Amino acid sequence: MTKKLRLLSWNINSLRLRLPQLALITAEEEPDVICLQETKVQDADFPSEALNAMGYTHQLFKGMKSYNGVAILARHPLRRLGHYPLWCGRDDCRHLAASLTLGGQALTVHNFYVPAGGDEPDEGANDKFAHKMAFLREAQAWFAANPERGALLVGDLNVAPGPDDVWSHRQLLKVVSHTPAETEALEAWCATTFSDAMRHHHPAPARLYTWWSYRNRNRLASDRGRRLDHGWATPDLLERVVGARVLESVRDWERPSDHVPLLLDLAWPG
DNA sequence: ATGGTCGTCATACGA
Repeated sequence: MTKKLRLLSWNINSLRLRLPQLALITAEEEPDVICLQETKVQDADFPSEALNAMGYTHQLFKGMKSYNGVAILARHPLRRLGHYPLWCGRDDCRHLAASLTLGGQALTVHNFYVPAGGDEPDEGANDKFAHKMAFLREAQAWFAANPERGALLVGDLNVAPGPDDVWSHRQLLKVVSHTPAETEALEAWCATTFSDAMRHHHPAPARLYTWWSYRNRNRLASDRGRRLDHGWATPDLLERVVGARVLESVRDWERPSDHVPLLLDLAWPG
């Protein structure tokens, strides 16, 4: 019997503030696994009970006060995978990995929040951009040396890699998130052991934005979006990915995150 | 060329 395994990834930009939105989305979409970025909550204050009430009784989280923070939530038992690097030697809550076994088949889930990189795309002048590039290179080198099978990688990778992943390729070539240095680094990381499952289902030039700046007024009219959030699958899983969606309408809810959720559906035994 | 807006935490800072 083949069932469906649905994974949702969302940069929620404060988990506690947007718990009601997460409850609406989970009731509507019923994901089995949820990967959150920018939870902005330290572990002692993690809202476990509220998530239990939504049915996500298995919770891995790694947060810090005010900044960053990632979580993986599931309706089925999760095993935390702890054999990955800290990335740039910083324990700043940007990655969690988990394994879950359903229908006798194991799945690895990576949840990443790549540094945004500041404003100036110059590694010499901007420490935040240097950190971002070092993070991308280290991730690429690590997965090149340790390729995986049966794995998904999702999250806010803070890079819009392709010309059709931004509202204007020409106008964003020197803007952090779409510089050639970043897009080449992201594509090299992906190519180590993954395929772009979102684009597999929505080939370029299909519009597939996941982020719109808070600073853009009239976002519907101007639609200056970027595809910063991603869903990758190892090639052995790619044929199991039977659906991929971006929940764009969530961007127009009251008090939205600047990112919207994405969904991956896998055909899964069980 | 500039500033535009959020969330957190209380004043700047990161996005």
